[in-house]
Amino acid sequence: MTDAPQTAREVARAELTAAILDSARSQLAQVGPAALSVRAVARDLGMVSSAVYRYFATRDALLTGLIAEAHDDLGEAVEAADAGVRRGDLRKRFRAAAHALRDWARSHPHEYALCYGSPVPGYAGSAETTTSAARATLVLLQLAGDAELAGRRGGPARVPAAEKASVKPVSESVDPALSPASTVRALAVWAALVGHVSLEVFGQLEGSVLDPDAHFAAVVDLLAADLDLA
Amino acid sequence: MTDAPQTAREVARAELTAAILDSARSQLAQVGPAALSVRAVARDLGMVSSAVYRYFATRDALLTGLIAEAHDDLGEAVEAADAGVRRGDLRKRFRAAAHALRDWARSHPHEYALCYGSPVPGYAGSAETTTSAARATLVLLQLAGDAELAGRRGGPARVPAAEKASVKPVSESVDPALSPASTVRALAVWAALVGHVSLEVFGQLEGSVLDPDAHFAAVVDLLAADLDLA
DNA sequence: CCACGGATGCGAGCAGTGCTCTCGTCCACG
DNA sequence: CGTGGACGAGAGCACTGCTCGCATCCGTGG
Repeated sequence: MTDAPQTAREVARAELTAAILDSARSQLAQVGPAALSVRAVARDLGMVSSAVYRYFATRDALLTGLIAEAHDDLGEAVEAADAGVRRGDLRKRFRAAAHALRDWARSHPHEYALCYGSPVPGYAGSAETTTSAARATLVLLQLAGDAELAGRRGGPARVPAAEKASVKPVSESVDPALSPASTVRALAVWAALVGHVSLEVFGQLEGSVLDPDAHFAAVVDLLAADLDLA
Repeated sequence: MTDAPQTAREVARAELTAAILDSARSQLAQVGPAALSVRAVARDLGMVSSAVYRYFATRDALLTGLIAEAHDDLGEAVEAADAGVRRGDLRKRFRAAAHALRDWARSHPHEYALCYGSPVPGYAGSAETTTSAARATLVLLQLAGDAELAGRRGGPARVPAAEKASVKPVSESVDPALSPASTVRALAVWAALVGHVSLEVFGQLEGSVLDPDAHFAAVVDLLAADLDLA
Protein backbone atom coordinates (compact mmCIF):
# COMPACT_ATOMS: atom_id res chain seq x y z
CA MET A 1 0.00 0.00 0.00
CA THR A 2 2.90 2.34 0.82
CA ASP A 3 5.20 1.09 -1.92
CA ALA A 4 6.83 4.05 -3.61
CA PRO A 5 6.92 3.09 -7.28
CA GLN A 6 10.31 3.66 -8.77
CA THR A 7 10.79 2.59 -12.33
CA ALA A 8 8.90 4.37 -15.08
CA ARG A 9 7.11 1.15 -15.76
CA GLU A 10 5.78 0.90 -12.24
CA VAL A 11 4.68 4.51 -12.34
CA ALA A 12 2.90 3.97 -15.62
CA ARG A 13 1.26 0.85 -14.31
CA ALA A 14 -0.01 2.59 -11.20
CA GLU A 15 -1.31 5.50 -13.24
CA LEU A 16 -3.08 3.30 -15.75
CA THR A 17 -4.60 1.19 -13.00
CA ALA A 18 -5.98 4.35 -11.46
CA ALA A 19 -7.21 5.59 -14.82
CA ILE A 20 -9.04 2.33 -15.41
CA LEU A 21 -10.66 2.55 -12.00
CA ASP A 22 -11.61 6.16 -12.68
CA SER A 23 -13.26 5.34 -15.96
CA ALA A 24 -14.96 2.31 -14.46
CA ARG A 25 -16.25 4.39 -11.57
CA SER A 26 -17.79 6.97 -13.87
CA GLN A 27 -19.37 4.21 -15.95
CA LEU A 28 -20.66 2.54 -12.83
CA ALA A 29 -22.29 5.76 -11.71
CA GLN A 30 -24.06 6.07 -15.03
CA VAL A 31 -25.22 2.59 -15.95
CA GLY A 32 -24.86 0.55 -12.78
CA PRO A 33 -22.83 -2.52 -11.96
CA ALA A 34 -24.71 -4.94 -14.21
CA ALA A 35 -24.02 -2.92 -17.34
CA LEU A 36 -20.41 -2.09 -16.56
CA SER A 37 -18.40 -3.34 -19.52
CA VAL A 38 -14.67 -3.89 -19.70
CA ARG A 39 -14.73 -3.11 -23.39
CA ALA A 40 -16.45 0.20 -22.79
CA VAL A 41 -13.86 1.13 -20.19
CA ALA A 42 -11.12 0.23 -22.65
CA ARG A 43 -12.76 2.31 -25.38
CA ASP A 44 -13.04 5.23 -23.00
CA LEU A 45 -9.30 5.03 -22.35
CA GLY A 46 -8.47 4.61 -26.01
CA MET A 47 -7.13 1.13 -25.75
CA VAL A 48 -8.22 -2.34 -26.61
CA SER A 49 -10.11 -4.54 -24.18
CA SER A 50 -7.44 -7.20 -23.89
CA ALA A 51 -5.00 -4.57 -22.59
CA VAL A 52 -7.24 -3.92 -19.61
CA TYR A 53 -6.90 -7.55 -18.65
CA ARG A 54 -3.21 -6.90 -17.95
CA TYR A 55 -4.39 -4.83 -14.98
CA PHE A 56 -7.54 -6.60 -13.85
CA ALA A 57 -7.66 -10.31 -14.43
CA THR A 58 -11.42 -10.30 -14.77
CA ARG A 59 -14.46 -8.08 -14.80
CA ASP A 60 -15.24 -9.15 -11.26
CA ALA A 61 -11.75 -8.10 -10.19
CA LEU A 62 -12.46 -4.65 -11.56
CA LEU A 63 -15.75 -4.57 -9.68
CA THR A 64 -13.96 -5.70 -6.55
CA GLY A 65 -11.64 -2.73 -6.90
CA LEU A 66 -14.63 -0.45 -7.17
CA ILE A 67 -16.19 -2.05 -4.10
CA ALA A 68 -13.07 -1.35 -2.05
CA GLU A 69 -13.04 2.25 -3.26
CA ALA A 70 -16.71 2.68 -2.47
CA HIS A 71 -16.34 1.34 1.04
CA ASP A 72 -13.47 3.67 1.69
CA ASP A 73 -15.33 6.63 0.25
CA LEU A 74 -18.38 5.92 2.38
CA GLY A 75 -16.27 5.27 5.45
CA GLU A 76 -14.49 8.55 4.97
CA ALA A 77 -17.77 10.46 4.65
CA VAL A 78 -19.20 8.94 7.81
CA GLU A 79 -15.98 9.39 9.76
CA ALA A 80 -15.72 13.00 8.70
CA ALA A 81 -19.29 13.72 9.74
CA ASP A 82 -18.70 12.11 13.12
CA ALA A 83 -15.40 13.91 13.61
CA GLY A 84 -17.02 17.27 12.84
CA VAL A 85 -19.00 17.21 16.07
CA ARG A 86 -17.77 17.68 19.62
CA ARG A 87 -17.00 14.24 20.98
CA GLY A 88 -19.20 14.68 24.01
CA ASP A 89 -22.35 15.47 22.05
CA LEU A 90 -23.27 11.88 21.34
CA ARG A 91 -26.73 12.54 19.94
CA LYS A 92 -25.44 15.10 17.50
CA ARG A 93 -22.59 12.83 16.45
CA PHE A 94 -25.03 10.00 15.80
CA ARG A 95 -27.31 12.23 13.79
CA ALA A 96 -24.41 13.53 11.73
CA ALA A 97 -23.07 10.05 11.01
CA ALA A 98 -26.48 8.65 10.12
CA HIS A 99 -27.29 11.50 7.78
CA ALA A 100 -23.85 11.22 6.19
CA LEU A 101 -24.57 7.59 5.46
CA ARG A 102 -27.90 8.38 3.87
CA ASP A 103 -26.63 11.37 1.93
CA TRP A 104 -23.72 9.43 0.53
CA ALA A 105 -26.00 6.55 -0.44
CA ARG A 106 -28.44 8.85 -2.19
CA SER A 107 -25.73 10.60 -4.14
CA HIS A 108 -23.91 7.35 -4.97
CA PRO A 109 -26.73 4.84 -5.38
CA HIS A 110 -24.79 2.37 -7.50
CA GLU A 111 -21.75 2.49 -5.25
CA TYR A 112 -24.03 1.97 -2.28
CA ALA A 113 -25.58 -1.01 -4.04
CA LEU A 114 -22.09 -2.41 -4.47
CA CYS A 115 -21.51 -2.10 -0.74
CA TYR A 116 -24.83 -3.19 0.71
CA GLY A 117 -26.92 -4.53 -2.14
CA SER A 118 -26.88 -7.96 -3.73
CA PRO A 119 -23.33 -9.27 -3.68
CA VAL A 120 -21.35 -9.45 -6.90
CA PRO A 121 -21.23 -13.14 -7.93
CA GLY A 122 -17.46 -13.48 -8.21
CA TYR A 123 -16.65 -11.29 -5.27
CA ALA A 124 -14.72 -12.65 -2.31
CA GLY A 125 -13.97 -10.16 0.43
CA SER A 126 -10.23 -9.92 0.75
CA ALA A 127 -8.48 -8.75 3.88
CA GLU A 128 -8.10 -5.12 2.87
CA THR A 129 -11.64 -4.72 1.59
CA THR A 130 -12.88 -6.15 4.86
CA THR A 131 -11.20 -3.43 6.90
CA SER A 132 -12.46 -0.78 4.50
CA ALA A 133 -15.93 -2.22 4.74
CA ALA A 134 -15.94 -1.93 8.49
CA ARG A 135 -15.08 1.77 8.66
CA ALA A 136 -18.62 3.13 8.68
CA THR A 137 -19.81 0.41 11.02
CA LEU A 138 -16.94 1.13 13.33
CA VAL A 139 -17.99 4.76 13.75
CA LEU A 140 -21.29 3.62 15.18
CA LEU A 141 -19.74 1.02 17.42
CA GLN A 142 -17.32 3.55 18.84
CA LEU A 143 -20.23 5.86 19.43
CA ALA A 144 -21.87 3.13 21.46
CA GLY A 145 -18.62 2.69 23.35
CA ASP A 146 -18.45 6.37 24.17
CA ALA A 147 -22.06 6.28 25.28
CA GLU A 148 -21.34 3.43 27.61
CA LEU A 149 -18.37 5.33 29.07
CA ALA A 150 -20.77 8.18 29.74
CA GLY A 151 -22.91 5.82 31.76
CA ARG A 152 -25.60 5.44 29.11
CA ARG A 153 -26.74 1.95 28.27
CA GLY A 154 -29.31 1.34 25.59
CA GLY A 155 -28.97 -2.39 25.20
CA PRO A 156 -31.19 -5.23 26.35
CA ALA A 157 -31.39 -6.01 30.05
CA ARG A 158 -30.10 -9.53 29.65
CA VAL A 159 -27.97 -11.04 26.92
CA PRO A 160 -27.88 -14.84 26.61
CA ALA A 161 -24.46 -16.45 27.04
CA ALA A 162 -24.40 -17.73 23.47
CA GLU A 163 -24.95 -14.24 22.15
CA LYS A 164 -22.34 -12.78 24.48
CA ALA A 165 -19.76 -15.11 22.97
CA SER A 166 -21.11 -14.51 19.50
CA VAL A 167 -20.54 -10.77 19.41
CA LYS A 168 -17.19 -10.91 21.18
CA PRO A 169 -15.16 -10.36 17.97
CA VAL A 170 -17.21 -7.26 17.27
CA SER A 171 -16.80 -5.61 20.64
CA GLU A 172 -13.14 -6.56 20.78
CA SER A 173 -12.48 -4.85 17.47
CA VAL A 174 -13.73 -1.62 19.03
CA ASP A 175 -12.94 -1.67 22.70
CA PRO A 176 -12.62 -4.80 24.82
CA ALA A 177 -14.63 -3.06 27.51
CA LEU A 178 -17.69 -2.60 25.31
CA SER A 179 -20.45 -4.61 26.91
CA PRO A 180 -22.35 -7.29 24.97
CA ALA A 181 -25.59 -5.41 25.59
CA SER A 182 -24.28 -2.23 24.02
CA THR A 183 -22.83 -4.22 21.14
CA VAL A 184 -26.17 -5.86 20.41
CA ARG A 185 -27.90 -2.50 20.50
CA ALA A 186 -25.32 -0.91 18.24
CA LEU A 187 -25.57 -3.73 15.72
CA ALA A 188 -29.34 -3.52 15.74
CA VAL A 189 -29.21 0.22 15.14
CA TRP A 190 -26.68 -0.27 12.37
CA ALA A 191 -28.98 -2.83 10.76
CA ALA A 192 -31.85 -0.36 11.02
CA LEU A 193 -29.82 2.36 9.35
CA VAL A 194 -28.62 0.13 6.53
CA GLY A 195 -32.08 -1.34 6.16
CA HIS A 196 -33.74 2.03 5.97
CA VAL A 197 -31.24 3.46 3.51
CA SER A 198 -31.45 0.33 1.37
CA LEU A 199 -35.22 0.43 1.28
CA GLU A 200 -35.14 4.10 0.35
CA VAL A 201 -32.32 4.04 -2.20
CA PHE A 202 -33.62 0.85 -3.80
CA GLY A 203 -37.04 2.44 -4.24
CA GLN A 204 -39.03 0.32 -1.81
CA LEU A 205 -40.47 3.28 0.07
CA GLU A 206 -41.59 5.04 -3.08
CA GLY A 207 -45.36 5.10 -2.79
CA SER A 208 -45.62 4.86 0.97
CA VAL A 209 -43.58 7.51 2.69
CA LEU A 210 -44.30 10.95 1.31
CA ASP A 211 -41.45 12.92 2.83
CA PRO A 212 -38.32 10.76 2.99
CA ASP A 213 -36.28 13.47 4.68
CA ALA A 214 -38.73 13.93 7.52
CA HIS A 215 -39.16 10.21 7.91
CA PHE A 216 -35.46 9.47 8.07
CA ALA A 217 -34.98 12.23 10.61
CA ALA A 218 -37.75 10.76 12.74
CA VAL A 219 -36.28 7.27 12.54
CA VAL A 220 -32.82 8.57 13.41
CA ASP A 221 -34.17 10.35 16.45
CA LEU A 222 -35.96 7.22 17.51
CA LEU A 223 -32.78 5.17 17.14
CA ALA A 224 -30.83 7.78 19.09
CA ALA A 225 -33.32 7.37 21.90
CA ASP A 226 -32.95 3.60 21.69
CA LEU A 227 -29.19 4.06 22.07
CA ASP A 228 -29.95 6.22 25.10
CA LEU A 229 -27.83 9.04 23.70
CA ALA A 230 -27.71 12.33 25.51
CA MET B 1 -56.14 -12.36 -12.57
CA THR B 2 -59.27 -14.52 -12.29
CA ASP B 3 -59.71 -15.06 -16.02
CA ALA B 4 -60.62 -18.66 -16.61
CA PRO B 5 -58.78 -19.61 -19.79
CA GLN B 6 -61.04 -21.24 -22.30
CA THR B 7 -59.59 -22.00 -25.68
CA ALA B 8 -56.87 -24.61 -25.95
CA ARG B 9 -54.53 -21.88 -27.06
CA GLU B 10 -55.09 -19.86 -23.93
CA VAL B 11 -54.55 -22.92 -21.79
CA ALA B 12 -51.35 -23.74 -23.60
CA ARG B 13 -50.16 -20.18 -23.26
CA ALA B 14 -50.82 -20.12 -19.54
CA GLU B 15 -49.08 -23.45 -19.08
CA LEU B 16 -46.05 -22.44 -21.07
CA THR B 17 -45.81 -19.13 -19.25
CA ALA B 18 -45.80 -21.03 -15.98
CA ALA B 19 -43.24 -23.50 -17.32
CA ILE B 20 -40.95 -20.65 -18.35
CA LEU B 21 -41.24 -19.09 -14.92
CA ASP B 22 -40.57 -22.45 -13.30
CA SER B 23 -37.43 -23.02 -15.30
CA ALA B 24 -36.32 -19.44 -14.74
CA ARG B 25 -36.88 -19.80 -11.01
CA SER B 26 -34.76 -22.90 -10.79
CA GLN B 27 -32.03 -21.23 -12.82
CA LEU B 28 -32.23 -18.17 -10.62
CA ALA B 29 -31.78 -20.27 -7.52
CA GLN B 30 -28.67 -21.84 -8.97
CA VAL B 31 -26.78 -19.05 -10.69
CA GLY B 32 -28.37 -15.86 -9.45
CA PRO B 33 -30.13 -13.03 -11.24
CA ALA B 34 -27.09 -11.70 -13.09
CA ALA B 35 -26.41 -14.99 -14.83
CA LEU B 36 -30.02 -15.82 -15.64
CA SER B 37 -30.13 -16.34 -19.39
CA VAL B 38 -33.19 -16.40 -21.62
CA ARG B 39 -31.42 -18.77 -23.96
CA ALA B 40 -30.65 -21.19 -21.16
CA VAL B 41 -34.30 -21.16 -20.08
CA ALA B 42 -35.32 -21.85 -23.67
CA ARG B 43 -32.85 -24.71 -23.93
CA ASP B 44 -34.15 -26.16 -20.69
CA LEU B 45 -37.64 -26.17 -22.15
CA GLY B 46 -36.50 -27.59 -25.47
CA MET B 47 -37.35 -24.56 -27.50
CA VAL B 48 -35.57 -21.75 -29.20
CA SER B 49 -34.86 -18.46 -27.49
CA SER B 50 -36.99 -16.36 -29.79
CA ALA B 51 -40.02 -18.39 -28.80
CA VAL B 52 -39.64 -17.32 -25.19
CA TYR B 53 -39.96 -13.73 -26.31
CA ARG B 54 -43.58 -14.49 -27.29
CA TYR B 55 -44.27 -14.77 -23.57
CA PHE B 56 -41.88 -12.28 -22.01
CA ALA B 57 -41.01 -9.27 -24.06
CA THR B 58 -37.62 -8.93 -22.47
CA ARG B 59 -35.25 -10.52 -20.01
CA ASP B 60 -36.19 -7.86 -17.48
CA ALA B 61 -39.83 -8.74 -17.90
CA LEU B 62 -39.00 -12.32 -16.99
CA LEU B 63 -37.09 -11.09 -13.95
CA THR B 64 -40.04 -8.91 -13.02
CA GLY B 65 -42.23 -11.98 -13.07
CA LEU B 66 -39.81 -13.72 -10.75
CA ILE B 67 -39.77 -10.71 -8.45
CA ALA B 68 -43.54 -10.79 -8.13
CA GLU B 69 -43.45 -14.51 -7.40
CA ALA B 70 -40.71 -14.06 -4.82
CA HIS B 71 -42.58 -11.29 -3.02
CA ASP B 72 -45.68 -13.43 -2.87
CA ASP B 73 -43.75 -16.45 -1.67
CA LEU B 74 -42.07 -14.45 1.07
CA GLY B 75 -45.32 -12.74 2.02
CA GLU B 76 -47.04 -16.09 2.30
CA ALA B 77 -44.30 -17.47 4.55
CA VAL B 78 -44.44 -14.50 6.90
CA GLU B 79 -48.23 -14.40 6.96
CA ALA B 80 -48.39 -18.11 7.71
CA ALA B 81 -45.93 -17.80 10.57
CA ASP B 82 -47.90 -14.92 12.04
CA ALA B 83 -51.20 -16.70 11.61
CA GLY B 84 -49.87 -19.79 13.37
CA VAL B 85 -49.74 -17.98 16.70
CA ARG B 86 -52.59 -16.91 18.96
CA ARG B 87 -53.49 -13.36 18.00
CA GLY B 88 -53.14 -12.08 21.52
CA ASP B 89 -49.56 -13.27 21.98
CA LEU B 90 -47.95 -10.32 20.28
CA ARG B 91 -44.38 -11.10 21.21
CA LYS B 92 -44.61 -14.64 19.95
CA ARG B 93 -46.26 -13.49 16.74
CA PHE B 94 -43.47 -11.00 16.16
CA ARG B 95 -40.81 -13.59 16.81
CA ALA B 96 -42.47 -16.06 14.46
CA ALA B 97 -42.82 -13.50 11.68
CA ALA B 98 -39.27 -12.24 12.04
CA HIS B 99 -37.77 -15.71 12.00
CA ALA B 100 -39.93 -16.64 9.03
CA LEU B 101 -38.48 -13.68 7.16
CA ARG B 102 -34.91 -14.69 7.97
CA ASP B 103 -35.45 -18.38 7.29
CA TRP B 104 -37.02 -17.69 3.93
CA ALA B 105 -34.23 -15.31 3.02
CA ARG B 106 -31.55 -17.81 3.96
CA SER B 107 -33.15 -20.60 1.99
CA HIS B 108 -33.90 -18.36 -1.00
CA PRO B 109 -30.94 -15.97 -1.08
CA HIS B 110 -31.26 -15.04 -4.74
CA GLU B 111 -34.99 -14.51 -4.50
CA TYR B 112 -34.41 -12.38 -1.42
CA ALA B 113 -31.83 -10.37 -3.34
CA LEU B 114 -34.46 -9.80 -6.01
CA CYS B 115 -36.83 -8.43 -3.39
CA TYR B 116 -34.54 -6.38 -1.18
CA GLY B 117 -31.17 -6.24 -2.91
CA SER B 118 -29.98 -3.97 -5.65
CA PRO B 119 -32.89 -3.22 -7.95
CA VAL B 120 -33.01 -4.80 -11.40
CA PRO B 121 -32.15 -2.05 -13.91
CA GLY B 122 -35.20 -2.38 -16.12
CA TYR B 123 -37.62 -3.05 -13.34
CA ALA B 124 -40.56 -0.76 -12.71
CA GLY B 125 -42.87 -1.79 -9.92
CA SER B 126 -46.28 -2.35 -11.41
CA ALA B 127 -49.47 -2.16 -9.39
CA GLU B 128 -49.77 -5.86 -8.65
CA THR B 129 -46.14 -6.34 -7.70
CA THR B 130 -46.49 -3.41 -5.31
CA THR B 131 -49.28 -5.08 -3.39
CA SER B 132 -47.35 -8.36 -3.32
CA ALA B 133 -44.29 -6.54 -2.11
CA ALA B 134 -46.18 -5.05 0.80
CA ARG B 135 -47.48 -8.34 2.21
CA ALA B 136 -44.62 -9.07 4.58
CA THR B 137 -44.39 -5.44 5.65
CA LEU B 138 -48.09 -5.39 6.29
CA VAL B 139 -47.85 -8.24 8.78
CA LEU B 140 -45.55 -6.17 10.93
CA LEU B 141 -47.67 -3.05 10.63
CA GLN B 142 -50.78 -4.93 11.65
CA LEU B 143 -48.87 -6.32 14.58
CA ALA B 144 -48.09 -2.76 15.62
CA GLY B 145 -51.75 -1.93 15.23
CA ASP B 146 -52.78 -4.82 17.45
CA ALA B 147 -50.21 -3.74 20.00
CA GLU B 148 -51.62 -0.26 20.07
CA LEU B 149 -55.13 -1.65 20.55
CA ALA B 150 -53.76 -3.54 23.54
CA GLY B 151 -52.61 -0.25 25.02
CA ARG B 152 -48.95 -0.77 24.18
CA ARG B 153 -47.08 2.04 22.51
CA GLY B 154 -43.49 1.67 21.49
CA GLY B 155 -43.10 4.73 19.34
CA PRO B 156 -41.37 8.03 19.96
CA ALA B 157 -42.92 10.44 22.43
CA ARG B 158 -43.38 13.19 19.89
CA VAL B 159 -43.69 12.98 16.12
CA PRO B 160 -43.11 16.17 14.11
CA ALA B 161 -46.04 17.35 12.02
CA ALA B 162 -44.17 16.82 8.76
CA GLU B 163 -43.51 13.22 9.66
CA LYS B 164 -47.10 12.67 10.76
CA ALA B 165 -48.26 13.68 7.32
CA SER B 166 -45.48 11.75 5.68
CA VAL B 167 -46.43 8.33 7.04
CA LYS B 168 -50.15 8.83 6.66
CA PRO B 169 -50.39 6.62 3.53
CA VAL B 170 -48.71 3.83 5.46
CA SER B 171 -50.92 3.90 8.51
CA GLU B 172 -54.02 4.30 6.38
CA SER B 173 -53.18 1.19 4.40
CA VAL B 174 -53.29 -0.75 7.65
CA ASP B 175 -55.74 0.88 9.96
CA PRO B 176 -56.67 4.56 9.94
CA ALA B 177 -56.49 4.53 13.71
CA LEU B 178 -52.84 3.49 13.79
CA SER B 179 -50.98 6.35 15.40
CA PRO B 180 -48.05 8.06 13.67
CA ALA B 181 -45.80 7.12 16.57
CA SER B 182 -46.56 3.42 16.24
CA THR B 183 -46.15 3.68 12.48
CA VAL B 184 -42.70 5.21 12.82
CA ARG B 185 -41.68 2.54 15.29
CA ALA B 186 -43.02 -0.24 13.09
CA LEU B 187 -41.20 1.10 10.05
CA ALA B 188 -37.96 1.42 11.99
CA VAL B 189 -38.29 -2.15 13.22
CA TRP B 190 -39.05 -3.32 9.70
CA ALA B 191 -35.94 -1.53 8.47
CA ALA B 192 -33.91 -3.20 11.19
CA LEU B 193 -35.20 -6.63 10.21
CA VAL B 194 -34.56 -6.12 6.51
CA GLY B 195 -31.20 -4.55 7.25
CA HIS B 196 -30.11 -7.38 9.48
CA VAL B 197 -31.24 -10.09 7.10
CA SER B 198 -29.61 -8.30 4.18
CA LEU B 199 -26.32 -7.95 6.01
CA GLU B 200 -26.41 -11.60 6.96
CA VAL B 201 -27.58 -13.08 3.66
CA PHE B 202 -25.26 -10.85 1.64
CA GLY B 203 -22.31 -12.00 3.73
CA GLN B 204 -21.51 -8.77 5.53
CA LEU B 205 -21.58 -10.34 8.99
CA GLU B 206 -19.30 -13.19 8.03
CA GLY B 207 -16.21 -12.59 10.12
CA SER B 208 -17.80 -10.62 12.90
CA VAL B 209 -20.74 -12.43 14.41
CA LEU B 210 -19.88 -15.99 15.32
CA ASP B 211 -23.34 -17.39 15.95
CA PRO B 212 -25.83 -15.83 13.53
CA ASP B 213 -28.78 -17.70 15.02
CA ALA B 214 -28.12 -16.47 18.55
CA HIS B 215 -27.45 -12.97 17.33
CA PHE B 216 -30.63 -12.72 15.29
CA ALA B 217 -32.64 -14.05 18.21
CA ALA B 218 -31.11 -11.42 20.46
CA VAL B 219 -31.84 -8.64 17.99
CA VAL B 220 -35.41 -9.83 17.53
CA ASP B 221 -35.97 -9.82 21.27
CA LEU B 222 -34.56 -6.35 21.49
CA LEU B 223 -36.84 -5.13 18.72
CA ALA B 224 -39.81 -6.79 20.41
CA ALA B 225 -39.00 -4.80 23.52
CA ASP B 226 -38.72 -1.63 21.45
CA LEU B 227 -42.19 -2.34 20.10
CA ASP B 228 -43.31 -2.75 23.72
CA LEU B 229 -44.82 -6.15 22.94
CA ALA B 230 -46.23 -8.22 25.74
C1' DC C 1 26.95 -0.71 -23.79
C1' DC C 2 24.27 -4.25 -25.17
C1' DA C 3 21.58 -8.29 -25.20
C1' DC C 4 18.01 -10.77 -23.25
C1' DG C 5 13.63 -11.55 -20.68
C1' DG C 6 9.54 -9.97 -19.11
C1' DA C 7 5.94 -6.64 -19.16
C1' DT C 8 2.85 -4.32 -22.32
C1' DG C 9 -0.43 -3.25 -26.13
C1' DC C 10 -2.73 -4.89 -30.23
C1' DG C 11 -5.68 -7.54 -33.21
C1' DA C 12 -8.10 -11.61 -34.26
C1' DG C 13 -11.00 -14.87 -32.61
C1' DC C 14 -14.19 -17.97 -29.66
C1' DA C 15 -18.26 -18.79 -27.16
C1' DG C 16 -21.97 -16.80 -25.33
C1' DT C 17 -25.61 -13.20 -24.70
C1' DG C 18 -30.21 -10.23 -25.63
C1' DC C 19 -33.04 -9.29 -29.12
C1' DT C 20 -35.10 -8.83 -34.09
C1' DC C 21 -36.76 -10.40 -38.31
C1' DT C 22 -38.67 -13.52 -41.60
C1' DC C 23 -40.84 -17.56 -42.76
C1' DG C 24 -43.71 -21.57 -42.56
C1' DT C 25 -47.51 -23.74 -39.63
C1' DC C 26 -51.44 -24.39 -36.99
C1' DC C 27 -55.40 -23.05 -34.38
C1' DA C 28 -59.62 -20.25 -33.41
C1' DC C 29 -63.19 -17.63 -34.92
C1' DG C 30 -66.39 -15.79 -38.45
C1' DC D 1 -64.39 -23.76 -44.83
C1' DG D 2 -61.34 -19.79 -45.24
C1' DT D 3 -58.70 -16.28 -43.16
C1' DG D 4 -56.19 -13.72 -39.71
C1' DG D 5 -53.56 -14.02 -35.87
C1' DA D 6 -50.77 -16.50 -32.67
C1' DC D 7 -46.90 -19.46 -32.62
C1' DG D 8 -42.19 -21.88 -33.10
C1' DA D 9 -37.96 -22.20 -35.77
C1' DG D 10 -33.93 -20.41 -37.60
C1' DA D 11 -30.75 -16.98 -39.14
C1' DG D 12 -28.63 -12.95 -37.98
C1' DC D 13 -26.93 -8.47 -35.63
C1' DA D 14 -24.51 -6.15 -32.16
C1' DC D 15 -22.48 -6.80 -28.10
C1' DT D 16 -20.15 -9.10 -24.20
C1' DG D 17 -16.07 -11.52 -21.35
C1' DC D 18 -12.04 -13.58 -22.16
C1' DT D 19 -7.86 -16.01 -24.65
C1' DC D 20 -4.03 -16.29 -27.59
C1' DG D 21 -0.13 -15.17 -30.62
C1' DC D 22 2.29 -11.45 -32.18
C1' DA D 23 5.23 -7.41 -32.19
C1' DT D 24 7.32 -3.77 -29.18
C1' DC D 25 9.56 -1.52 -25.59
C1' DC D 26 11.58 -1.12 -21.05
C1' DG D 27 14.59 -2.60 -17.18
C1' DT D 28 18.19 -5.29 -15.71
C1' DG D 29 22.37 -8.44 -15.69
C1' DG D 30 26.48 -9.40 -18.13
